[in-house]
Amino acid sequence: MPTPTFLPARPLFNFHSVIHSHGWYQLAPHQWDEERGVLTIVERLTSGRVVSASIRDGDHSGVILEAQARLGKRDSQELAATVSWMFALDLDLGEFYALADAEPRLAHCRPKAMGRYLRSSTVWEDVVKVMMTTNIQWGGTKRLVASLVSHFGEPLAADGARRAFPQPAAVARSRESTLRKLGLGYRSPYLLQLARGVVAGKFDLDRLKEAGRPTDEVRRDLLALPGIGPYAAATLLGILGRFDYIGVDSEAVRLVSKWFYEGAPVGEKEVNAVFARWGKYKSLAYWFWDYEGKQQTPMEAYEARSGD
DNA sequence: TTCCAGGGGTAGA
DNA sequence: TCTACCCATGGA
Repeated sequence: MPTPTFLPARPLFNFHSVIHSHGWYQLAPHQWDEERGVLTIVERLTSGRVVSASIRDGDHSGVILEAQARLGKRDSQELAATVSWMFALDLDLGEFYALADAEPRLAHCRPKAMGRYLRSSTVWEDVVKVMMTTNIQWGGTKRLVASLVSHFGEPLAADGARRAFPQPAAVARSRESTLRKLGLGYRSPYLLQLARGVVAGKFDLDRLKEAGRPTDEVRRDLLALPGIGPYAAATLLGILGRFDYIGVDSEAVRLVSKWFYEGAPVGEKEVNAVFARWGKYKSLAYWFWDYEGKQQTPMEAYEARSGD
């Protein structure tokens, strides 16, 4: 069997915090085993090989990656680089923690090393998944993503029932009517345009990962994608490690109204005003804020309620 | 049945 | 730049 590989993270790091940073660990093709603390992924490598791998905590200093099949050197290196990206192992949040230490509602961030969002292996996958969170409940997002994976994903050789996330080309070859049958509704033409644009080279999603570019430039590129508006662009910026914009959705409005405006109706402007002082860490402050004063983020509160 | 969801695109002002 | 309106589907 393949040897487990340790992938070091820039301190501070907490495996559990990355997994539970947002809902991605619940979306296909990932499988999360809470008891064992193991995330199982299915990846389609550039060699064309579809592989499964498990990822677990590396003693709060990184992750332990184990492919479930023997891989060549090139495939192994690609898989390691992919997992490093997914867990944002290189992200430095020291400046954010220094600010958070002085704010009681964010003081839990440093001890739990919160701030890294679990990423997908490709920006394409993250863009599609964020698109599937728009104007739909979370249960619907899980259903749509699972449908896309089972319908368009390439199967694992060892287990045909498990598939990788679809390649852009596989979706691009599809039709709008097919996507509608999968339940995507009015998102169908957006996804089709996105996939075809990626295949045609009109949208260069990998360029969004480049760290040197100004955030507003990356944001403009995101907003130019079909089906990606202010909420989705802000969410994707956070996933990319840029925290200047808050993805204002119905949940953000609900939280800010309840905890900062005594239940009065609020909009995007008010949500941004509340967290304006956090500057380039605005969306981290919003997302990891301990609204109820129970040392608990909204995500943790949600998971406690839903039993996840 | 009605409302709305981890909104986006478009037209018109 | 801001607002009104439409968009599919399923859950509450």
